[in-house]
Amino acid sequence: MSRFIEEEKRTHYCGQVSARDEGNQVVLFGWVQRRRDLGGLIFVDLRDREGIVQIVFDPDSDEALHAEARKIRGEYVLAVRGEVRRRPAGMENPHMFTGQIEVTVSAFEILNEAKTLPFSPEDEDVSENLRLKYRYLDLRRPAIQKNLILRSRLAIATRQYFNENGFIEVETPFLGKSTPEGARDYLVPSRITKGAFYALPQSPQIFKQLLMVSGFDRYFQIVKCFRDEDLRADRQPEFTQIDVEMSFITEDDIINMMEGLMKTVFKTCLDIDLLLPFPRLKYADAISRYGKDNPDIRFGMEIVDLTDIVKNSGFKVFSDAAGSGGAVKAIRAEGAASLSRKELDGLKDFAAVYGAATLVWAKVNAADWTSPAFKFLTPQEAETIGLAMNATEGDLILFTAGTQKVVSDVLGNLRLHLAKKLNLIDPKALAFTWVTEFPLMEFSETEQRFVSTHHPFTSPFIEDLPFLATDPARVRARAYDLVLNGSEIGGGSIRIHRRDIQAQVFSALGLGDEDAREKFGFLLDALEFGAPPHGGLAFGLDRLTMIMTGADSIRDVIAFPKTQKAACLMSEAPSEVSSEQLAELSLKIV
RNA sequence: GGGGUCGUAGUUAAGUUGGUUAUAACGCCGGCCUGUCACGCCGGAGGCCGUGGGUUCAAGUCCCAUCGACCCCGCCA
Repeated sequence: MSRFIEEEKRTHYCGQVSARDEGNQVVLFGWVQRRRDLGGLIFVDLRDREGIVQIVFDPDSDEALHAEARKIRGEYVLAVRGEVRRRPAGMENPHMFTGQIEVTVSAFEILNEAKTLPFSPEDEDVSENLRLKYRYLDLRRPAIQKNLILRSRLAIATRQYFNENGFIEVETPFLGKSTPEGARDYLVPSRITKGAFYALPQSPQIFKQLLMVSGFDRYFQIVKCFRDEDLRADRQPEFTQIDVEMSFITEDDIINMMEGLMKTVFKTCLDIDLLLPFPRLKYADAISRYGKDNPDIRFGMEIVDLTDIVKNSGFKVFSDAAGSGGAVKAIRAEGAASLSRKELDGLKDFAAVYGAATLVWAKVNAADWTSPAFKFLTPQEAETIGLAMNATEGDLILFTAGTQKVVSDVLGNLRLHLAKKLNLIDPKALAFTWVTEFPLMEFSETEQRFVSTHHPFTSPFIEDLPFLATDPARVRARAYDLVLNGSEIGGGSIRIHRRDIQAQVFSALGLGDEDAREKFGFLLDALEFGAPPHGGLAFGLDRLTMIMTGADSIRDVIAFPKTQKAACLMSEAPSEVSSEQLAELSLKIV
């Protein structure tokens, strides 16, 4: 047993020793970041989660101690007692927080040795493969520790805020019932009921509504959710939501409460003062101006609709699209006429990914355009377009034509792509916007039926109810997303609290009475036992943390994330299980 | 399911039109060194070139397949 651990208590974290401690004895625990053995003096940079301090072993003061210190190697775990000393004049290190001082060691113990690590916590360019395999070493890196520490503070500030506002944190089950709508479920086989499965929750949606029926009035939970879909840089199969629900409220009540949360956590975690209220944008405007329901409004370059101008044009690509219910739209990149032919081809390839059959470019000159399309347009058409685009010499205009959806997708993504390429985005900006009045449902080509835009419990606008049976696409939902810098960080809605309206919505979704009964019977029952008007919202904690830390990948804000194939390279999950385990669950691998 | 980028000492990379013993830096090991902080100097060890197959007199290099990581499309109520 270590004498140090038994007899000594840590007095400081390494990163927190300062000139104020000069002359004092300190006890430190930490890892060896680096050693510099000068033959006589030995310097060691000792690291813990709060930072690094230089410790010194001097052969003149204690020869035996110094001899022992020669055994020290990288990433050894040390316990150290010593005196804080101001460094000799000229020996200060201005690049270190603790660079004014050092600790001269009077006693120490090697608590554990370490083999040479696959990579050092100091390394910045390590393949992600390796980082994920040795995640516990990756997590020694200050940059990742900083992210997880901020995440912790964010969660704590959130709990504090909701507590102060009368919310009650309730845990809901992970072993639930599979539902037909939405993402693919992660399934858990039941041992007791052969052939039956639990589903891990995609969100605690129904449970939180039931808590409103129970009268909890204000609920929140910081909770894991599970969706068995393909991964992206900002998507993991298990992720964390800040889940909220309130009774007897309107959209504005929820929006105000959530804006308050944002203001609080940005102040607490980053000391940033947000301006309230956040702007609001109707879904239809978000699509028409930015091509996306999660618009990045940190920069302009809004989409301009040219359909009316070109519907009778001699340029077939434009007039055909305009004449067949599609659209012709464009964006203008200021001063981007200098892009090379190769770069323009690159933009075409980029646009093709989103279904663009055509991407027409035009470089604006003083009197005309340099453009493959210029000869197909009359001078008046070009001039009218130029006016509509507010074009000036040196600008680049990018047109696309096609269905409404493709045109929005293409220009919406091109707009983001160009903004990054042309450095139009202020990295410090925090552009919040609410997006409201989503369509309640959209027609799914793959399923050949209407599916919920958010989820089937979202309340329609009461005045749109008549269209539910006749023209479902026209029904607006009382839903709202919170978008920050082009990332959907939260979404919610006022819920349906009336049994009859819920039945109408299920019906419009093609969910028959019997199906609805079987899948959501308990919710339908609950709506008949005095369900209050209620609504709520859920934030993506991971995405919010990403933005607050500036992380490029969601994996950098999750302690033990999965790879794109949803595997854990460290623990090697998922893995095969024994035939005994399978037999117990009545499962067979086919 | 589809498109793209990548895989060479412990790590990060270089490796020409296919051609002798596969380079470098950092790290590691040993020696020297009493004010370093990316310490310095000297010496040394370290390779399944992701894996399998093919073409060839000859493959890190060319071809095919496969595995893995990342980015994107589809998917993600």
